[in-house]
Amino acid sequence: MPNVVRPKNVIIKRSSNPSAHDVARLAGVSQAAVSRTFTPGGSVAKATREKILQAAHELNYRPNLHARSLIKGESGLIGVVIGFPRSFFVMEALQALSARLSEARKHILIFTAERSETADSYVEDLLQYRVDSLVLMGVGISARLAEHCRAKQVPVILFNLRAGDTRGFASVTVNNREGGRQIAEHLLKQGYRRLAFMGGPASYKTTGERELGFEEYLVSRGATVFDREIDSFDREDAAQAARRLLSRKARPDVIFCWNDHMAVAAMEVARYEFELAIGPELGIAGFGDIEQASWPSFQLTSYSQPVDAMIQRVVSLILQPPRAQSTAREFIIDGEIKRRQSTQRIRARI
Amino acid sequence: MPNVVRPKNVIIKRSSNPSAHDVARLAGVSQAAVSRTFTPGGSVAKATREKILQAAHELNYRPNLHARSLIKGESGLIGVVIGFPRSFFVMEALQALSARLSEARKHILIFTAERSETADSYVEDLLQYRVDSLVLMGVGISARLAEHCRAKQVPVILFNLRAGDTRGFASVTVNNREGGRQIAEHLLKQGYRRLAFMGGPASYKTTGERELGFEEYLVSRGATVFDREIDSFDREDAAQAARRLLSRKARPDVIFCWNDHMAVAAMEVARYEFELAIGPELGIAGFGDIEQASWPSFQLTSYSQPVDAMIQRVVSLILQPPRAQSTAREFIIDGEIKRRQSTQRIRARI
DNA sequence: GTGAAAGCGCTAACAT
DNA sequence: ATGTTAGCGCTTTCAC
Repeated sequence: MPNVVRPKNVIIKRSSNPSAHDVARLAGVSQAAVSRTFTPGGSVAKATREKILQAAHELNYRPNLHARSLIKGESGLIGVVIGFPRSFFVMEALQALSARLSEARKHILIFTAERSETADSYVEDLLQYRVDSLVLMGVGISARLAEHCRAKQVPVILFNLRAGDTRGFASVTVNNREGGRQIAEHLLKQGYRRLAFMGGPASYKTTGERELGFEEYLVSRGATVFDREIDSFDREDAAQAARRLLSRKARPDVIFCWNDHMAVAAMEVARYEFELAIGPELGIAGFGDIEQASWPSFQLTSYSQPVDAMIQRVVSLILQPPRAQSTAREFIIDGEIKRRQSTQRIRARI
Repeated sequence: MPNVVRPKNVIIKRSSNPSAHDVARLAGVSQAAVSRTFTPGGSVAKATREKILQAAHELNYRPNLHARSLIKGESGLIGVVIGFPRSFFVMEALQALSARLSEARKHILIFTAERSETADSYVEDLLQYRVDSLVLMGVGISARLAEHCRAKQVPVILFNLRAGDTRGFASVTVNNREGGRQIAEHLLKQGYRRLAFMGGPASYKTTGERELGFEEYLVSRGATVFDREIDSFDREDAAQAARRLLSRKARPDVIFCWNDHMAVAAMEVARYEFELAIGPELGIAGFGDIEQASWPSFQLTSYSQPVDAMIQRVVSLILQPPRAQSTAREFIIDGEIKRRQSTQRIRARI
């Protein structure tokens, strides 16, 4: 016996979650009319629309997006996995992404993956929610899962990190190589001669790029990388590495760090433990230009990561029609070198 | 004519999103069996379960959670609105929340609300996704929306901020009052006598609590708040306020700042613009004990916000059965004072 | 412009 | 233990 009146809807529910049916009954129209009213571009007469909106307001009605997703085949959800949740840059990126996406009525389903190099288990969950796109910030995924994403036609966007099997995925990164190059150029110009590099984990491709640009430039000027330390992001590891570098008989006169967090740690070791004047006695350069880099306490030379420009790219990738996503694309965004006192070799600061 | 064979399913789709039907056909069982296989506690014979899992794996099948939400009336989604996305504390909280919730197979739908004092428009969207709970970090919502949440039985949890109409909502905050009190006590013990307060926006209740505890203690010892400045969170505003405080003929000998970000800004102004020795010549205390507080450059005395304990409370509120949520509850978590050199009045540092 | 009806992918009650 | 069936709340033809 189809088309029975559903008994639980005989009484209009005032609290909890009213459905389009409830609104329809209150407004004296069909449920389809309600749907049209809440669908952009749905054709409803002005008068009925008014009635419906009135009823909807009275009941506190809001369309259930899960139901909509079921039909439309798209959820409006963007999956985001964050690899380094404690990094300032990532927070800024998330903030920018959230702002831009909510304008487009897309929403972020988020995971933070503390220190794990692959986001697999999170991505599995995200796929269950049928995310329209997947943004991986500073993490990679396994080859198996990458395959799934391709099969399910979920566009994947890699943000500031390429690792593992990335065929067919779009990526947005800062120009790591050029950044490394410009830092090297600046340091040589400042008169530094014993240039050390302190790097992040070797497994990340961006590490290589940053160091590569740095080294390439040095070599092109007949110089070399004077010393090199560690593969880690950790603040404490960076401090330890700085201690080692500065304890050796042959000490570098400047250290280029993989990121600003490490640079700040190194700077503090140099300043408070070795009592070196930062700039004249030991130069320090970082990468990323986080907020603290410009603080008076640090005045850290760095290469900026233009968050807004990068996120804008990400968003345009998300919003463009899926068809156009099929070709792999890499977007490399130029930052800008920020020359500050931490690499001012001539005059002491203060 | 009900029960027609859906033509589009005649051919089993290999890519895209297979449904339980597709799996059922491949495994030669009913669609319900597939559902049971993926439902914890569903009764399926071992043999059939095997067949089904095999087929599911072959098709890359994963249940569609939107469909499940429709029926179950709960989405597994937790809405989170973040008021101060750039704050270190909030990042840590988000990280902890994400970790704990994903263990419980709950997922975070997130918004960051830059500087807006109310999260209304974001919450509207979140309600459309039928979030099971709503966590507001450092933002409030309008009375109207608060009413909606109550009507829709969406539990709201206020994290570290109570503002507006919060009746019936749970809240988890650090013990702001006690923190203010302990800071005051410590400063008096250190011998400071002209104690100034630099505050956050007046509209937030936590501001009041922090200052209240501070003032109460001073009064109880026959002292008073020597000076007071601004209502803002902004780093630049804090720096300006510090400049004003330190430029007056009667200058405070210690400044208690509403949070560590402001404290660091004030400290840098004092140190680099007024060339004051931090501690002996001017004490600085903050609130929150962010990572930078313990850095050698700052050594900032602060009252810690125990992120993990706070988030644990939030999570237990989220996971406990909705029925128990009806009574309003406030959870006030004690932090711990961290005494550092920035309020060491006797010996100069370095 | 509007309503009736089908169905998105799933769960749950019921039958067997 | 398994299949049948009726929806969850919505969008979308298709008539009128």
